[in-house]
Amino acid sequence: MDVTQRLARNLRRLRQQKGWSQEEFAFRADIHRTYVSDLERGARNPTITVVDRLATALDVKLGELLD
Amino acid sequence: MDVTQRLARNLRRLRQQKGWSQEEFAFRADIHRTYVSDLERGARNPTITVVDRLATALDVKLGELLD
DNA sequence: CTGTGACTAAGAGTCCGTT
DNA sequence: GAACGGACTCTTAGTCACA
Repeated sequence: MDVTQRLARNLRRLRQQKGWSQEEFAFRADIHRTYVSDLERGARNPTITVVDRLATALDVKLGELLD
Repeated sequence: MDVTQRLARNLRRLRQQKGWSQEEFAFRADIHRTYVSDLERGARNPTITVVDRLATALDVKLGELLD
């Protein structure tokens, strides 16, 4: 499976575990609302700095999002 | 420490452990030689698909390069 | 063998909407 | 709330010549 697809699944799962909307998650990670939507659909290929912010907002390690 | 700097250190360390030159590593990861040089100096902010190729070439998990 | 500046095409990331 | 589109700016991908 593609790394963007793995990220997509992990993001959606972890966000929903926290009970956050995409909008709230976007705010916490300081990323645009529509970009979170794109990422959860595997439609984007983000840079590692963005994924780092996502991981920090979710309080997980980068590996948990990408491995 | 910044995620691009963590990547830089991990890349150089793991590459040298394998006894590879940047050139040989670049060939194995299907990435340009000078791009590997940039990455090992933390001068780039790569996308996750690029890091995925690096991890595959080094036979490690993505988390080992970024965490 | 590696570092660096420069370059273009492609895509990252944002912001406005509508469904 | 979420998916999706268009349009926009800025950075990355990928390469080269040269130090």
